[in-house]
Amino acid sequence: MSSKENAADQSAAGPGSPSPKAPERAHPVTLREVAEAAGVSTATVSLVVNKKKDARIAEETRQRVKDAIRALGYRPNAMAKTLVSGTSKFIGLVADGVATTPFAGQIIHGAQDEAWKHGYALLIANTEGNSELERDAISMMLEYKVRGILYSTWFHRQTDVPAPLREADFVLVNCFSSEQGARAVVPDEVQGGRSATEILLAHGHRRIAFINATIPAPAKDGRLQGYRKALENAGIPFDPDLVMEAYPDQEGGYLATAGLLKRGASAVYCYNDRMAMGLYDGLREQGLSIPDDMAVVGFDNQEVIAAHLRPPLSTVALPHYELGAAGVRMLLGIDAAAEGPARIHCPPVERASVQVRAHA
Amino acid sequence: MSSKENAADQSAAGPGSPSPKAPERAHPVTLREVAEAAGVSTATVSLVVNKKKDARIAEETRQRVKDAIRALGYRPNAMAKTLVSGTSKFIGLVADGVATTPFAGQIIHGAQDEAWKHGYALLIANTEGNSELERDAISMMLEYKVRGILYSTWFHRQTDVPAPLREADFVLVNCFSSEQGARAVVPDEVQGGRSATEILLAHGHRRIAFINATIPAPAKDGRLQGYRKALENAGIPFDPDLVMEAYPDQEGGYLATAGLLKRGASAVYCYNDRMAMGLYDGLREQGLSIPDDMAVVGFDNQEVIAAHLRPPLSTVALPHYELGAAGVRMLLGIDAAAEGPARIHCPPVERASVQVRAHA
DNA sequence: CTGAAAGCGCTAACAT
DNA sequence: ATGTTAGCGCTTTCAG
Repeated sequence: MSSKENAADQSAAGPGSPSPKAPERAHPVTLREVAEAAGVSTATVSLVVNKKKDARIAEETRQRVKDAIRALGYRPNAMAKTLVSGTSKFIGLVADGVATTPFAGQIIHGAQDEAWKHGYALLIANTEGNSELERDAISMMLEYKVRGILYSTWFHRQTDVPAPLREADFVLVNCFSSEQGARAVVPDEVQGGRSATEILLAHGHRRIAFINATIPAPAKDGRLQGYRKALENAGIPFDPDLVMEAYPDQEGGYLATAGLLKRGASAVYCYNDRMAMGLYDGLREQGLSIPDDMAVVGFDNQEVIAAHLRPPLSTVALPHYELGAAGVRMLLGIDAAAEGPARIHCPPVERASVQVRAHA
Repeated sequence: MSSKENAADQSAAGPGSPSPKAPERAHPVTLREVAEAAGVSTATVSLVVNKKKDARIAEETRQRVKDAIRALGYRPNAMAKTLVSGTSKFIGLVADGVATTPFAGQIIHGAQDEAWKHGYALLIANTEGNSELERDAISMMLEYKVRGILYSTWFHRQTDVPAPLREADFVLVNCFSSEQGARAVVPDEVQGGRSATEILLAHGHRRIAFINATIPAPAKDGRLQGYRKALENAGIPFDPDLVMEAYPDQEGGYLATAGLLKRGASAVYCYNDRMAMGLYDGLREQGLSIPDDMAVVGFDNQEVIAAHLRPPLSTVALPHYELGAAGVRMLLGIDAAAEGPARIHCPPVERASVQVRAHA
């Protein structure tokens, strides 16, 4: 018929032919068809399908309906259901970078698990920071009548709430806003910084250096603050000379080696694991051993790095999974929102880069 | 009234009070309301909203409708639209591990971008390999009338097609099945292995070791096959003694050092980057330098590792992003499905772990 | 060029 | 204990 030949004989082929790649979609069975097959009304089928407790259906009828459902391979149409109820079982997740960082995926993962637990499905959109994409994504979610939207960023930072987001119930994840009533969950950087430092303190170190990041961020301030708190709790005076700064990656850590060694510290807490990885190289180059010559802790618990350096790196985990999960809980009102962002605990992870020593 | 006091005054507060955390959801404006506001019928509004080309609407009317839409803040209800059309603008992505591997997220990312490009949104479900969860996830997607489902695994492997998946249009991503007509996209391991080896060949190496994985997988076979092909093309006889096996992580690579050095190779191609990372440590311990004493290439292009080792590691990238994107294209019929899985190119990435040498 | 009306598949009163 | 019926918000003939 048409000018396209190759498609023709495929569809013309008999029902028995398992043609290589043709997906054969079929009949969407409806409630009514099930009702007819079972010889009951649609209302009855609906009651059976939804297992309504208060509805009394004769066991015999129920069975007949169930059989019909199975026989026809009925699937409820969630769209129709949603149309009636007005709100879907979707939670939207708008992320500015699924790609950018290896653990950004954990936010999705946590959100997905938690959402699922409460009967919700996750609708995701990656905006790569493009604000036009962002508006479109939010619009789409609004049109699908999502229960709410999680707006997440790949690194902890302050953000503006995009206007259309306000039309939905939303929670900021891994970011926060100065805006009135914007609920948010973020990692507890201060506690994390304290925990990192305390790992070192617990092993008897007193002269602990901190290589902070050069670039401004809530993490930079929070982790330093945590470091100071830990020292304070331990009765050790803060020595500004022990705080250095470096670009927060392997190269930065490597380059910080010389400066660190000048300061005569016995232990160092690095802003992140990547920095620690670079520092490992630097120390090794000097013939120094970890943890004997220098105990090291990182931050982030970036699995591929931290767990597999030689020796494995003690660090503090960024709770991305928990951020996603907590975001969902807050959205659904399971976790109450407090004043200001909820701070999620960053659990310390001890590994061999810090060793037991005689306590001071 | 109730025993709970704290919730009471919030809801009782006047409309003007910006209470800290109360999300105030409001009016779902409908098509009809817009129609009434604009003094036209719902049909007209529908035509305007959907920019139907063939419908002639007086410019004046169109404007009136648009104004009403803006004034009321109208959002189309995608559920209702879907109900009418029968199929949604969703593509489902079922993954067995968003969490497990740092780059699994890239599949999501690629799928999301490509889906979006064609007007589809991604609905994701993480099953963590749990087959009950998997069934539920697929059911849910079916109920939401997804356009199709991408079924993906976090490492390249053979898989069984879960029964309910067959009810949908589906494509396997990063996995494949022996089943008739199951479309699939997988990485081209053979080409990847060849490219990895060719990087070394191009730099004049003739005696190239390959540390393969101990655990069976398509990657294990394919990468070896690629290695052999590359040698063959270069006219170098295959020497089985140069092929070793180790557990594919840092520890495995480290432990393989001694065996490697015994073999007198000038270059080594590791099954993956993690292994290469361990090997770096082993070589360094022997006081050997990369690439002068030993040129190294890895596989996977695991960013946090490969780009930041000292020296940066040459490797071959696993095209996860492309896998996701290609999966979507195949699902939508944009890329035709061939016989057998589509193989996606694994691009080589050259870094300093291989250096220019005099050609043989 | 625009309005009226019939559903899409389902749920939820309200009848029986 | 089950059937009837009226929509949910939208698209789409079919009339005017």
